Amino acid sequence: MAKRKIASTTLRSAAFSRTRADHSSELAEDYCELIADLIDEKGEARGTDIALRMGVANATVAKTMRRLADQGLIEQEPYRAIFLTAEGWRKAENVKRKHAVVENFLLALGVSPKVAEVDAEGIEHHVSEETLKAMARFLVKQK
Amino acid sequence: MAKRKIASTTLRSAAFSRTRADHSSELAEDYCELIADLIDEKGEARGTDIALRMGVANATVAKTMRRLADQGLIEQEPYRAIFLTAEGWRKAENVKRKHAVVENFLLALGVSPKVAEVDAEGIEHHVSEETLKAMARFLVKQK
DNA sequence: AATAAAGTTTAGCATTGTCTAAACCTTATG
DNA sequence: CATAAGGTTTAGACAATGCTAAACTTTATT
Repeated sequence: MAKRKIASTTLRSAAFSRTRADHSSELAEDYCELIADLIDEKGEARGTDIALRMGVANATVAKTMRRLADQGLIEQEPYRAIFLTAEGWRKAENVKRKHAVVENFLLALGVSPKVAEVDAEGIEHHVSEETLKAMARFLVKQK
Repeated sequence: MAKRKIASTTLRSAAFSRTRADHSSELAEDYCELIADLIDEKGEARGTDIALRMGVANATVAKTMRRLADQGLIEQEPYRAIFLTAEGWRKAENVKRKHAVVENFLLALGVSPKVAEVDAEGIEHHVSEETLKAMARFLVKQK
Protein backbone atom coordinates (compact mmCIF):
# COMPACT_ATOMS: atom_id res chain seq x y z
CA MET A 1 0.00 0.00 0.00
CA ALA A 2 2.75 2.40 0.95
CA LYS A 3 4.46 1.40 -2.25
CA ARG A 4 1.47 2.17 -4.42
CA LYS A 5 1.04 5.51 -2.72
CA ILE A 6 4.62 6.48 -3.45
CA ALA A 7 4.39 5.34 -7.03
CA SER A 8 1.22 7.27 -7.68
CA THR A 9 2.54 10.37 -5.93
CA THR A 10 5.70 10.28 -7.98
CA LEU A 11 3.76 9.86 -11.19
CA ARG A 12 1.54 12.75 -10.24
CA SER A 13 4.45 14.99 -9.50
CA ALA A 14 6.09 13.95 -12.75
CA ALA A 15 2.95 14.96 -14.59
CA PHE A 16 2.96 18.39 -12.96
CA SER A 17 6.66 18.85 -13.63
CA ARG A 18 6.08 18.06 -17.24
CA THR A 19 3.30 20.59 -17.34
CA ARG A 20 5.69 23.26 -16.08
CA ALA A 21 8.53 22.25 -18.39
CA ASP A 22 6.09 22.26 -21.30
CA HIS A 23 5.38 25.92 -20.79
CA SER A 24 8.91 26.97 -21.52
CA SER A 25 8.91 25.24 -24.87
CA GLU A 26 5.26 25.83 -25.68
CA LEU A 27 5.71 29.46 -26.61
CA ALA A 28 8.80 28.59 -28.63
CA GLU A 29 6.75 26.03 -30.52
CA ASP A 30 3.96 28.49 -31.19
CA TYR A 31 6.39 31.07 -32.49
CA CYS A 32 8.24 28.60 -34.71
CA GLU A 33 4.97 27.33 -36.09
CA LEU A 34 3.82 30.84 -36.87
CA ILE A 35 7.14 31.90 -38.41
CA ALA A 36 7.03 28.82 -40.62
CA ASP A 37 3.52 29.73 -41.74
CA LEU A 38 4.55 33.29 -42.54
CA ILE A 39 7.59 32.15 -44.51
CA ASP A 40 5.41 29.73 -46.46
CA GLU A 41 2.90 32.46 -47.18
CA LYS A 42 5.12 35.46 -47.78
CA GLY A 43 8.66 34.20 -48.07
CA GLU A 44 9.71 35.86 -44.83
CA ALA A 45 8.48 36.59 -41.33
CA ARG A 46 8.48 40.21 -40.22
CA GLY A 47 8.21 41.18 -36.58
CA THR A 48 5.01 43.13 -37.13
CA ASP A 49 3.27 40.20 -38.76
CA ILE A 50 4.27 37.93 -35.93
CA ALA A 51 3.02 40.46 -33.40
CA LEU A 52 -0.25 40.83 -35.26
CA ARG A 53 -0.95 37.12 -35.44
CA MET A 54 0.21 36.36 -31.95
CA GLY A 55 -1.90 39.20 -30.65
CA VAL A 56 1.08 40.68 -28.86
CA ALA A 57 3.07 43.95 -28.91
CA ASN A 58 6.05 44.43 -31.22
CA ALA A 59 8.40 44.78 -28.30
CA THR A 60 7.31 41.43 -26.97
CA VAL A 61 8.13 39.83 -30.28
CA ALA A 62 11.57 41.45 -30.32
CA LYS A 63 12.37 40.17 -26.87
CA THR A 64 11.09 36.71 -27.61
CA MET A 65 13.10 36.60 -30.84
CA ARG A 66 16.22 37.29 -28.84
CA ARG A 67 15.51 34.26 -26.72
CA LEU A 68 14.66 32.05 -29.68
CA ALA A 69 17.92 33.11 -31.33
CA ASP A 70 19.79 32.20 -28.13
CA GLN A 71 18.13 28.81 -28.28
CA GLY A 72 19.24 28.39 -31.86
CA LEU A 73 15.74 28.26 -33.28
CA ILE A 74 15.82 31.36 -35.46
CA GLU A 75 18.31 33.53 -37.30
CA GLN A 76 18.04 37.27 -37.66
CA GLU A 77 20.04 40.32 -38.66
CA PRO A 78 19.06 43.62 -37.05
CA TYR A 79 16.13 45.26 -38.81
CA ARG A 80 15.69 42.28 -41.10
CA ALA A 81 13.12 39.53 -41.38
CA ILE A 82 13.32 36.44 -39.23
CA PHE A 83 14.14 32.96 -40.48
CA LEU A 84 14.16 29.54 -38.90
CA THR A 85 17.25 27.44 -38.37
CA ALA A 86 17.14 23.72 -39.17
CA GLU A 87 16.24 23.13 -35.55
CA GLY A 88 13.50 25.75 -35.77
CA TRP A 89 12.03 24.10 -38.84
CA ARG A 90 12.15 20.75 -37.11
CA LYS A 91 10.19 22.15 -34.19
CA ALA A 92 7.70 23.89 -36.45
CA GLU A 93 7.08 20.79 -38.54
CA ASN A 94 6.71 18.68 -35.46
CA VAL A 95 4.10 20.89 -33.88
CA LYS A 96 2.24 21.34 -37.17
CA ARG A 97 2.07 17.61 -37.56
CA LYS A 98 0.68 17.29 -34.06
CA HIS A 99 -1.72 20.13 -34.66
CA ALA A 100 -3.06 18.53 -37.82
CA VAL A 101 -3.60 15.16 -36.20
CA VAL A 102 -5.30 16.61 -33.15
CA GLU A 103 -7.51 18.93 -35.17
CA ASN A 104 -8.58 16.23 -37.61
CA PHE A 105 -9.18 13.92 -34.74
CA LEU A 106 -11.43 16.40 -32.96
CA LEU A 107 -13.33 16.98 -36.19
CA ALA A 108 -13.80 13.24 -36.61
CA LEU A 109 -15.09 13.13 -33.07
CA GLY A 110 -17.81 15.59 -34.04
CA VAL A 111 -16.39 18.79 -32.61
CA SER A 112 -17.24 21.93 -34.58
CA PRO A 113 -14.51 23.38 -36.81
CA LYS A 114 -13.98 26.54 -34.80
CA VAL A 115 -13.73 24.80 -31.47
CA ALA A 116 -11.58 22.06 -32.98
CA GLU A 117 -9.05 24.65 -34.11
CA VAL A 118 -8.91 26.46 -30.79
CA ASP A 119 -8.76 23.27 -28.73
CA ALA A 120 -6.13 21.77 -31.02
CA GLU A 121 -3.98 24.83 -30.42
CA GLY A 122 -4.18 24.28 -26.70
CA ILE A 123 -3.82 20.52 -26.77
CA GLU A 124 -1.11 20.08 -29.39
CA HIS A 125 1.69 20.86 -26.96
CA HIS A 126 0.59 18.28 -24.44
CA VAL A 127 0.03 15.18 -26.52
CA SER A 128 2.54 12.38 -26.30
CA GLU A 129 3.55 10.38 -29.35
CA GLU A 130 1.58 7.46 -28.01
CA THR A 131 -1.63 9.43 -27.79
CA LEU A 132 -0.96 10.89 -31.19
CA LYS A 133 -0.63 7.43 -32.63
CA ALA A 134 -3.87 6.37 -31.01
CA MET A 135 -5.59 9.37 -32.58
CA ALA A 136 -4.11 8.58 -35.97
CA ARG A 137 -5.26 4.99 -35.65
CA PHE A 138 -8.77 6.19 -34.92
CA LEU A 139 -8.72 8.44 -37.95
CA VAL A 140 -7.65 5.62 -40.22
CA LYS A 141 -10.32 3.32 -38.85
CA GLN A 142 -13.06 5.90 -39.29
CA LYS A 143 -12.09 6.64 -42.86
CA MET B 1 -10.59 36.49 -50.12
CA ALA B 2 -9.32 39.33 -48.03
CA LYS B 3 -12.22 38.67 -45.74
CA ARG B 4 -11.40 35.03 -45.28
CA LYS B 5 -7.82 35.87 -44.54
CA ILE B 6 -8.83 38.25 -41.81
CA ALA B 7 -11.24 35.79 -40.30
CA SER B 8 -8.70 33.01 -40.14
CA THR B 9 -6.04 35.30 -38.74
CA THR B 10 -8.40 36.48 -36.06
CA LEU B 11 -9.33 32.96 -35.13
CA ARG B 12 -5.71 31.98 -34.96
CA SER B 13 -4.82 34.88 -32.78
CA ALA B 14 -7.81 34.12 -30.57
CA ALA B 15 -6.50 30.62 -30.13
CA PHE B 16 -3.11 31.87 -29.07
CA SER B 17 -4.66 34.37 -26.70
CA ARG B 18 -6.66 31.65 -25.10
CA THR B 19 -3.56 29.57 -24.71
CA ARG B 20 -1.89 32.43 -22.90
CA ALA B 21 -4.92 33.21 -20.76
CA ASP B 22 -5.20 29.53 -19.84
CA HIS B 23 -1.77 29.60 -18.29
CA SER B 24 -2.77 32.05 -15.63
CA SER B 25 -5.55 29.83 -14.36
CA GLU B 26 -3.90 26.53 -15.10
CA LEU B 27 -1.67 26.58 -12.05
CA ALA B 28 -4.57 27.68 -9.88
CA GLU B 29 -6.55 24.72 -11.17
CA ASP B 30 -3.73 22.30 -10.48
CA TYR B 31 -3.32 23.60 -6.96
CA CYS B 32 -7.02 23.48 -6.20
CA GLU B 33 -7.23 19.96 -7.54
CA LEU B 34 -4.31 18.86 -5.43
CA ILE B 35 -5.58 20.58 -2.29
CA ALA B 36 -8.93 18.88 -2.77
CA ASP B 37 -7.21 15.51 -3.10
CA LEU B 38 -5.20 16.10 0.06
CA ILE B 39 -8.26 17.16 2.00
CA ASP B 40 -10.10 14.07 0.81
CA GLU B 41 -7.17 11.87 1.79
CA LYS B 42 -6.03 13.45 5.03
CA GLY B 43 -8.66 15.92 6.07
CA GLU B 44 -6.38 18.89 5.46
CA ALA B 45 -3.72 20.18 3.09
CA ARG B 46 -0.36 21.09 4.57
CA GLY B 47 2.11 23.26 2.69
CA THR B 48 4.77 20.56 2.79
CA ASP B 49 2.49 17.97 1.24
CA ILE B 50 1.51 20.35 -1.51
CA ALA B 51 5.17 21.15 -2.19
CA LEU B 52 6.05 17.47 -2.26
CA ARG B 53 3.34 16.55 -4.72
CA MET B 54 3.78 19.57 -6.91
CA GLY B 55 7.52 18.96 -6.97
CA VAL B 56 8.16 22.51 -5.86
CA ALA B 57 9.88 24.26 -2.91
CA ASN B 58 7.95 25.14 0.25
CA ALA B 59 8.49 28.82 -0.32
CA THR B 60 6.94 28.58 -3.74
CA VAL B 61 3.85 27.02 -2.23
CA ALA B 62 3.62 29.80 0.36
CA LYS B 63 3.80 32.44 -2.31
CA THR B 64 1.29 30.72 -4.51
CA MET B 65 -1.09 30.28 -1.57
CA ARG B 66 -1.01 34.01 -1.04
CA ARG B 67 -2.16 34.52 -4.61
CA LEU B 68 -4.83 31.86 -4.39
CA ALA B 69 -6.10 33.46 -1.20
CA ASP B 70 -6.22 36.84 -2.97
CA GLN B 71 -8.25 35.19 -5.72
CA GLY B 72 -10.64 33.81 -3.13
CA LEU B 73 -9.86 30.19 -3.88
CA ILE B 74 -8.40 29.14 -0.53
CA GLU B 75 -8.58 30.09 3.11
CA GLN B 76 -5.68 29.95 5.52
CA GLU B 77 -4.56 31.12 8.92
CA PRO B 78 -0.83 31.62 9.46
CA TYR B 79 0.98 28.37 10.25
CA ARG B 80 -2.19 26.38 9.72
CA ALA B 81 -3.40 24.01 7.04
CA ILE B 82 -5.00 25.23 3.84
CA PHE B 83 -8.65 24.84 2.92
CA LEU B 84 -10.66 25.58 -0.18
CA THR B 85 -13.40 28.15 -0.40
CA ALA B 86 -16.63 27.29 -2.19
CA GLU B 87 -15.12 28.79 -5.30
CA GLY B 88 -11.97 26.71 -4.83
CA TRP B 89 -14.00 23.53 -4.53
CA ARG B 90 -15.92 24.45 -7.62
CA LYS B 91 -12.71 24.84 -9.57
CA ALA B 92 -11.27 21.62 -8.18
CA GLU B 93 -14.38 19.63 -9.02
CA ASN B 94 -14.52 21.09 -12.46
CA VAL B 95 -10.97 20.18 -13.33
CA LYS B 96 -11.29 16.73 -11.77
CA ARG B 97 -14.34 16.11 -13.88
CA LYS B 98 -12.45 17.16 -16.99
CA HIS B 99 -9.47 15.10 -15.97
CA ALA B 100 -11.60 12.00 -15.51
CA VAL B 101 -13.32 12.34 -18.86
CA VAL B 102 -10.08 12.98 -20.72
CA GLU B 103 -8.25 10.15 -19.01
CA ASN B 104 -11.02 7.65 -19.55
CA PHE B 105 -11.31 8.77 -23.10
CA LEU B 106 -7.60 8.25 -23.74
CA LEU B 107 -7.80 4.83 -22.17
CA ALA B 108 -10.75 3.94 -24.38
CA LEU B 109 -8.69 5.08 -27.32
CA GLY B 110 -6.07 2.52 -26.44
CA VAL B 111 -3.49 4.73 -24.74
CA SER B 112 -1.55 3.05 -21.93
CA PRO B 113 -2.55 3.94 -18.35
CA LYS B 114 0.62 5.80 -17.48
CA VAL B 115 0.64 7.92 -20.60
CA ALA B 116 -3.10 8.51 -20.32
CA GLU B 117 -2.60 9.98 -16.86
CA VAL B 118 0.27 12.25 -17.84
CA ASP B 119 -1.39 13.42 -21.05
CA ALA B 120 -4.71 13.99 -19.30
CA GLU B 121 -2.91 16.23 -16.84
CA GLY B 122 -1.59 18.34 -19.69
CA ILE B 123 -4.74 18.34 -21.77
CA GLU B 124 -7.39 18.84 -19.11
CA HIS B 125 -6.84 22.59 -18.95
CA HIS B 126 -7.32 23.09 -22.66
CA VAL B 127 -10.46 21.16 -23.44
CA SER B 128 -13.61 23.09 -24.18
CA GLU B 129 -16.98 21.88 -22.98
CA GLU B 130 -17.85 20.96 -26.52
CA THR B 131 -14.85 18.68 -26.91
CA LEU B 132 -15.51 17.22 -23.51
CA LYS B 133 -19.03 16.38 -24.55
CA ALA B 134 -17.77 14.76 -27.72
CA MET B 135 -15.41 12.63 -25.64
CA ALA B 136 -18.18 11.67 -23.27
CA ARG B 137 -20.38 10.74 -26.20
CA PHE B 138 -17.65 8.49 -27.53
CA LEU B 139 -17.27 6.81 -24.15
CA VAL B 140 -20.96 6.09 -23.93
CA LYS B 141 -21.06 4.66 -27.42
CA GLN B 142 -18.08 2.41 -26.80
CA LYS B 143 -19.54 0.99 -23.59
C1' DA C 1 9.62 22.58 30.55
C1' DA C 2 13.61 22.81 27.51
C1' DT C 3 15.26 21.65 23.35
C1' DA C 4 15.21 19.53 18.95
C1' DA C 5 12.73 18.66 14.75
C1' DA C 6 9.57 19.90 11.49
C1' DG C 7 6.83 23.09 9.11
C1' DT C 8 5.85 27.98 7.55
C1' DT C 9 6.88 32.46 6.24
C1' DT C 10 9.76 36.24 4.61
C1' DA C 11 13.44 38.23 1.99
C1' DG C 12 15.89 38.57 -1.97
C1' DC C 13 16.99 37.03 -6.43
C1' DA C 14 16.32 35.13 -11.49
C1' DT C 15 13.61 34.23 -15.53
C1' DT C 16 9.78 34.59 -18.64
C1' DG C 17 6.43 37.06 -20.89
C1' DT C 18 3.88 41.02 -21.26
C1' DC C 19 3.25 46.15 -21.84
C1' DT C 20 4.19 51.41 -23.23
C1' DA C 21 7.08 54.94 -24.72
C1' DA C 22 11.04 56.50 -26.95
C1' DA C 23 14.87 55.96 -30.00
C1' DC C 24 16.48 54.18 -34.02
C1' DC C 25 16.78 52.25 -38.82
C1' DT C 26 14.71 51.46 -43.59
C1' DT C 27 11.64 52.31 -47.24
C1' DA C 28 8.54 54.95 -49.81
C1' DT C 29 6.78 59.49 -51.38
C1' DG C 30 6.86 63.85 -53.07
C1' DC D 1 17.21 63.49 -51.92
C1' DA D 2 14.67 65.02 -47.93
C1' DT D 3 11.23 63.78 -45.22
C1' DA D 4 7.39 61.21 -43.63
C1' DA D 5 5.76 56.73 -42.61
C1' DG D 6 6.45 52.46 -41.03
C1' DG D 7 8.97 48.72 -38.87
C1' DT D 8 12.46 47.41 -35.21
C1' DT D 9 14.90 47.75 -31.11
C1' DT D 10 15.84 49.41 -26.43
C1' DA D 11 14.62 50.94 -21.93
C1' DG D 12 12.05 50.44 -18.05
C1' DA D 13 8.05 48.61 -15.55
C1' DC D 14 5.24 44.84 -13.79
C1' DA D 15 3.18 40.21 -12.58
C1' DA D 16 3.76 35.30 -12.25
C1' DT D 17 6.50 31.44 -11.03
C1' DG D 18 10.35 29.49 -9.46
C1' DC D 19 14.60 29.11 -6.22
C1' DT D 20 17.73 29.34 -1.64
C1' DA D 21 18.67 30.94 2.84
C1' DA D 22 17.25 32.79 7.09
C1' DA D 23 13.81 33.76 10.52
C1' DC D 24 10.06 32.34 12.91
C1' DT D 25 6.21 29.17 14.89
C1' DT D 26 4.42 24.85 16.13
C1' DT D 27 4.88 20.14 17.49
C1' DA D 28 7.33 16.35 19.36
C1' DT D 29 10.88 14.32 22.38
C1' DT D 30 13.37 13.66 26.39
